[in-house]
Amino acid sequence: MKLSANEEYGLRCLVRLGYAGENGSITIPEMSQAEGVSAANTAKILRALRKGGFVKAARGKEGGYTLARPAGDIVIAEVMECLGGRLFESSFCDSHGGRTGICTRSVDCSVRSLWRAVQVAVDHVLSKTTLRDLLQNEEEMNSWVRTIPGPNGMRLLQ
Amino acid sequence: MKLSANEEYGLRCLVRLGYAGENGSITIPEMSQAEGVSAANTAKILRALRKGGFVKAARGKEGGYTLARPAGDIVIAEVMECLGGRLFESSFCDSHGGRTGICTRSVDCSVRSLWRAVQVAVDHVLSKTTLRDLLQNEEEMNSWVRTIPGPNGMRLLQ
DNA sequence: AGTAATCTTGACTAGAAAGTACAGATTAGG
DNA sequence: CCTAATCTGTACTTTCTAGTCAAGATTACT
Ligand code: FES
Ligand code: FES
Repeated sequence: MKLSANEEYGLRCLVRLGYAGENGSITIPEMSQAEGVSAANTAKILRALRKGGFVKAARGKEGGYTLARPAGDIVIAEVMECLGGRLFESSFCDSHGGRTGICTRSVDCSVRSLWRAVQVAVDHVLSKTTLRDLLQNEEEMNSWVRTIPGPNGMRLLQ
Repeated sequence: MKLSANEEYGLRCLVRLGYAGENGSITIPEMSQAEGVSAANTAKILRALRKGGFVKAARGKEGGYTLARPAGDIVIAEVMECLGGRLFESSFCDSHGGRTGICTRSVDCSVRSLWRAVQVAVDHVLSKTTLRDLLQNEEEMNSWVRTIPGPNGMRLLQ
């Protein structure tokens, strides 16, 4: 349960595109330079974001990448799923059954229940955060995060 | 951001030891058989749990593994850290700076703030769950998870 | 058309995680 | 003391992910 390099770099690229504005365009070499990641790797990450529909690319001279939608419409939960998959997917228990091919308690497994709870907690934060929220400075972001409400309207973080 | 095989198998081993009770002992071959994981791999996982202080091992004939403490004293957040590390550690930004060796916004980074928020959300669930909670059936576990309170005393999940 | 800047694609390489193997150490019981 | 059962430690192999590379396609400008 670790953040992956793809998730970190991908989100940072997206934030940088957000700063560039809806019409601002950034090329791969520029992004590579700005984030300190190799051009080849930057290209791979931006491609993933394009396939996910979060950015659009313009080829040829004067080309580059731009946000595909307004920053407020880009939900971070979807971005994270694109970049690193979900924490717990239904297929997980199938693929981690060991030799028997399935958890020996699969019809009634408390562990599975815990994974789901963790997934819900993560989604709770990420599905309420948009790219626009990330375009603030760290202090503002910290304050914002504290206001994320629970399903019952109460605050999740103190 | 995915669950690792170590986390899945390790937690399942621990649950099985919990079912065996405080004095019940399970050998590597028994555990391997029960969970459908190879003996060599089971050994590796149980060794990690032993180093983490969650189980204790008895060598020699009539040996095996036992919980090191009562199930109610084994906090799942600690188990998960032992098996798979933390989602976001302070070292993460240092090791993912790319070529420059550090996030170019490191003095003021909204992304880092988001990671922290996700980590807090995960810890919120895992630090309130003990092995004892996992020794229930799935339905009971589901009900229990819904009662996890937020820091302000409100329910985290609906 | 020609050229330079730019994204696109698929294949390749390096590195990390998962899983395996085996010789060694420890213990119970005869 | 001897044997069988059991954990321990290290090293090895396999598998998956992260990162690199090079040739190709597209566009703006002249
Ligand atoms: S069904 Fe996934 S751990 Fe039991
Ligand atoms: S400091 Fe880690 S992403 Fe900026």
